[in-house]
Amino acid sequence: MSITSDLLRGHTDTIILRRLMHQDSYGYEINKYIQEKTNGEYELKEATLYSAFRRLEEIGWISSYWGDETTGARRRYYTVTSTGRKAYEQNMKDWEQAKYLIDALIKEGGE
Amino acid sequence: MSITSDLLRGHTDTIILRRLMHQDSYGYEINKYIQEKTNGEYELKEATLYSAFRRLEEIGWISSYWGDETTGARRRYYTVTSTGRKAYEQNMKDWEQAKYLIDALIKEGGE
DNA sequence: TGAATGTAACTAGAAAAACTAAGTACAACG
DNA sequence: CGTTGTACTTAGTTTTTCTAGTTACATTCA
Repeated sequence: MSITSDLLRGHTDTIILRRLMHQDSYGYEINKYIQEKTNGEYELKEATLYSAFRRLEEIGWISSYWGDETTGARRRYYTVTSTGRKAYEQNMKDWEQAKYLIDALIKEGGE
Repeated sequence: MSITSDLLRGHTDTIILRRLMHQDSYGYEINKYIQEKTNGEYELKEATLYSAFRRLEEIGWISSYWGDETTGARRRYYTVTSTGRKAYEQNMKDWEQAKYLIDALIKEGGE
């Protein structure tokens, strides 16, 4: 992993929500997805991912069900709830604002 | 504070370094600067700021000295070291990459 | 005069998120 | 039948930020 996780911290929930808005999914798949999408530059540690699932389910942004795999390892699928969808939209707005603020605070120029 | 600190987390050090690259400064001033620059949208809590100073001084990115105020509250000034300068440049690169990665992971479009 | 406000730094202890470092279980493949 | 891949889980730790204070001096103004 080349990019420090501190920079991605705070985005874990949004990343998960986004993926679940595309389709119901499960931990292992989401993890692989992130690695592929970022060409291995970033990966969520399993423990991080699964504890995020637990947190998000507790606050009602996602819900889960066991898949009906007849073969292979069992999978716990997650769905995003309507509350979760709203949270995603809000997080996106916050992110746009954060990008702007961070740029203002860390870039050259400006007294 | 309107923006969640989780999104700014990880940028505290860079914000401080940037400010010190402009001029030697001290905690209170940096705090006020951030509030003004962001129109009150964001503020570093004092404890956060001072513990960041301690951390950065420990790893040698900044160093400090007492100001020679003859009146008013004493000030501890901080300077950025050459190591700190390099760290700032690296952090900026990481941030540019992080922006790109985060956008790729949380935005619509893309399977 | 003395109460409030502003400047300035500091601390102890708690919380949250992510981490390390495991373990369990099943399937496939050579 | 040993290794690799899929898939989930947990215990305990680290790091950063937070809450909630304290101390100290200066100025303002009622």
